[in-house]
Amino acid sequence: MSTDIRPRRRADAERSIVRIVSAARASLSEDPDATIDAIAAAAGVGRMTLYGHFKTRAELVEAALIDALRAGEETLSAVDLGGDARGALNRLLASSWALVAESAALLAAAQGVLPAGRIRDLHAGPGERIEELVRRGQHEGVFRTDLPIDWLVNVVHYVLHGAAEESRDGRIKTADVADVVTATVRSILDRPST
Amino acid sequence: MSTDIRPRRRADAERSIVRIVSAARASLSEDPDATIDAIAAAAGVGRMTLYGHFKTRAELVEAALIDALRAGEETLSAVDLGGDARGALNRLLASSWALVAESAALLAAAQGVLPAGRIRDLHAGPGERIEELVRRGQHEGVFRTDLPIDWLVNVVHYVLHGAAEESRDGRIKTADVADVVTATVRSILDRPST
DNA sequence: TGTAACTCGTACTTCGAAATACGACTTAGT
DNA sequence: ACTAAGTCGTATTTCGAAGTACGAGTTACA
Repeated sequence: MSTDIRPRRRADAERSIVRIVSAARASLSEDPDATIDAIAAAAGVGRMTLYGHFKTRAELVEAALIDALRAGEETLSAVDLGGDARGALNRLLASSWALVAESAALLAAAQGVLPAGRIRDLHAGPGERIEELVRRGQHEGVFRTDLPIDWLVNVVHYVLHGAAEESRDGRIKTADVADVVTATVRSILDRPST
Repeated sequence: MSTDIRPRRRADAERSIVRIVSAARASLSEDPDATIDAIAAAAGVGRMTLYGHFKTRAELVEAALIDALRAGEETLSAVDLGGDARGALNRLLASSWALVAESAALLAAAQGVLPAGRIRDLHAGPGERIEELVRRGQHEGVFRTDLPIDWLVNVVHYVLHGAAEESRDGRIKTADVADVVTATVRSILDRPST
């Protein structure tokens, strides 16, 4: 599943690919319209080398996005989700918002060149993590059940993205973001008392 | 403030401008990348006529956005904001989400060609309307005061946009959107019981 | 150490859409 | 009815960035 059945790649090629992908991730996270030339330069690699591995810009963007998601997955899998659902959620959000903020521009780039469905598919991982947590909270009786679970999961994403934007534009101090996000999301998910 | 001090325009020119702007609004709301040719065609006007009134694409997009916001403002100003803040909010949201959904693509187009600050300025109107309402709710003691008001206002926007997207992609039935949005926003704004 | 894989420069083509130029025709408004 | 303002077609230019072609040099690795 994760191993390519391709003809075989030389070690230096692997190295180039890694450098390119990570340069692409960095560049596109800065500027979603970063040019291929710029990315190649940032990777310290000739443009033609890049084209040797990624025939098209879309392919490159996709690889960068996948890499970012993989890294995010890695970070999030280190978060302790034990204990009650609310606490777990808080810890998860604290780690999540920074990831979202980091890759917001990259995501924008992807939205420009990849079909919406593809992007959604790639986000399946992070989505499931939250969905599972929401379900758990519902079973514990602390989270609401009066709205579709898909909406609950997605609205958390929207809030995270919003917070990332506010933070980027300096309307929320970085130190406050986590608190604001958790307070907001908690209000959304908590079982309404009324 | 709203009347141009320009040299003077002929009646047919005014008419052309109106047709162009409204065609631009419609076209860009369908496809944020709509070409100038397409817009001119949709307006039933020659491309050169369009260029006669809008020197650049950005100018045209801005005019379309302003027009959409003006129309929205008009719709929203018809909403009765009397009574308690919660009820007023519900009515406001019910009208708002459809407007947001309608012009989501247009907004995307604007984000591509206009500076972020400019877009934010143009949105001042709708923002104030909600802000005022939130303040009122705070005075009535029903809305929370533990988060910055700017965030509360903006997060409502993010939720509206999210709902519009969910609706567009068919993940929420149109009939349900208003309920989902109001329930969600209400949870966000209500004074937390804990 | 031989060779296939890889690197990478330079120069070129492609492409779509924005913007300009020019000029003939038509219409509004006094 | 006169004239400036407005319409609009066609043709051309501009532009940036994506992608292609070719080929010489370099490196991994069996």
